[in-house]
Amino acid sequence: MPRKPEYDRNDLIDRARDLFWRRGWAGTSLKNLEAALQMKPGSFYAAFGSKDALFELALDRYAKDGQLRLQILAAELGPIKALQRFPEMAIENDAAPAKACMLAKTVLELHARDHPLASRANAHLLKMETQFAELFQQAQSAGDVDKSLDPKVLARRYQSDLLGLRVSAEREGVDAKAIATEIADSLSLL
Amino acid sequence: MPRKPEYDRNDLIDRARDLFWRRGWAGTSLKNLEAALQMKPGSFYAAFGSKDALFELALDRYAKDGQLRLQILAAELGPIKALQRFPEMAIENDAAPAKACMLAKTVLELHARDHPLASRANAHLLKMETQFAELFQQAQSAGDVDKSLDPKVLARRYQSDLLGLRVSAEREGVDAKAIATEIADSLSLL
DNA sequence: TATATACTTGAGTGATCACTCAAGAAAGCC
DNA sequence: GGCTTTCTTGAGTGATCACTCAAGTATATA
Repeated sequence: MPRKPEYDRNDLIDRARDLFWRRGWAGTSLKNLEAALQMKPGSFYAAFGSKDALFELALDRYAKDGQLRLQILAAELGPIKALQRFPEMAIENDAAPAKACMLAKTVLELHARDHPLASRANAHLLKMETQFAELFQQAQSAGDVDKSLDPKVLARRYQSDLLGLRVSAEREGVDAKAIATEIADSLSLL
Repeated sequence: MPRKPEYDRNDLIDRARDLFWRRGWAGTSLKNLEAALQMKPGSFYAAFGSKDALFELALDRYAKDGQLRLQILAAELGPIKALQRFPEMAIENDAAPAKACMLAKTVLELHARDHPLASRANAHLLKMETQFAELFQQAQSAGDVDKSLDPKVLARRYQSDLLGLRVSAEREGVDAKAIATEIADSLSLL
């Protein structure tokens, strides 16, 4: 009996993610979203409920995509080479709406307001860190990383380096690719 | 003939800096500023002209303070020990309004809007990087760093690591001090 | 074809945004 | 004490914020 929506919900979330990623939470107004999603306010609120609800969907998708990308990379190259390639991949995509990590941007913007989206972003970052630790552990098993090192410690530092790289990549006049190479090379010495 | 202002302009800029540093540009409303500075709108605009003008003053002060702190540290400890101590110092101050760097937060928030304050923050970051490079060079002269290494390359990586550390320190559940120690220790191997 | 069930539209909600300005209060100089 | 000059006050500006809702439209079932 019902009428079908004219939009592709998946596509809308992608476009919202790009907008939020680039402009941040406060920097993205409903006017911006209406323009990017080609939706009038009524349809928007019928479909997503609120700006925050859509931001949450976008954030979750961003995190899921990142995890998937790393998984695929690990399947293709093995753990250590995946970890080495990942930083460069994160900053070389010119089509991406921003170089910096959307999770980090969200934490930095919303942590001071005690906004639930900040802790959600942080949870996603923690999950990423766990994934890094697993890859470091696998790299140890493969003999590519010294077995006396703690994979969790390595992952914590790797995550921090990655976040720093992606902040640097957002700046003007910084050769971020060189930093990415240095991070990758330093993993060969473990 | 004139009447003197009731406020200490220096103190007001400090308080504004703390507020902007913690809550960001969009996250700090004029209501927030009026409350923190104990000023009515009229006095505020007579004294500072606009929210952006005050943000600029706050940003410049933040950058100047950081440079001064590093200078003092270098005078006290020498170049290499100053570079080793600086990361820990940046995150251990519990009285600071935030762990993350205000310059980085400003770039991340305002770069997508092409806001002049973003490039100003970036310029401050570049100046910091230059200061790091000078210290690395001095450390080379003192024999604490391998002379075959390029101080500018070292400074670029150090800056990136520092930014990553301070993003990590803003997160919940991350042992940032451990990362700071790792960064300091890695400088001993140069 | 008639009806039920969504979806779409867009003017309009109160709240908050950065900011203005006229009026009043206080201090230094004559 | 009178005058000038600046500072302080706070109600008020239009613009924009996230969001609502009643009316209109399209579609699948009966």
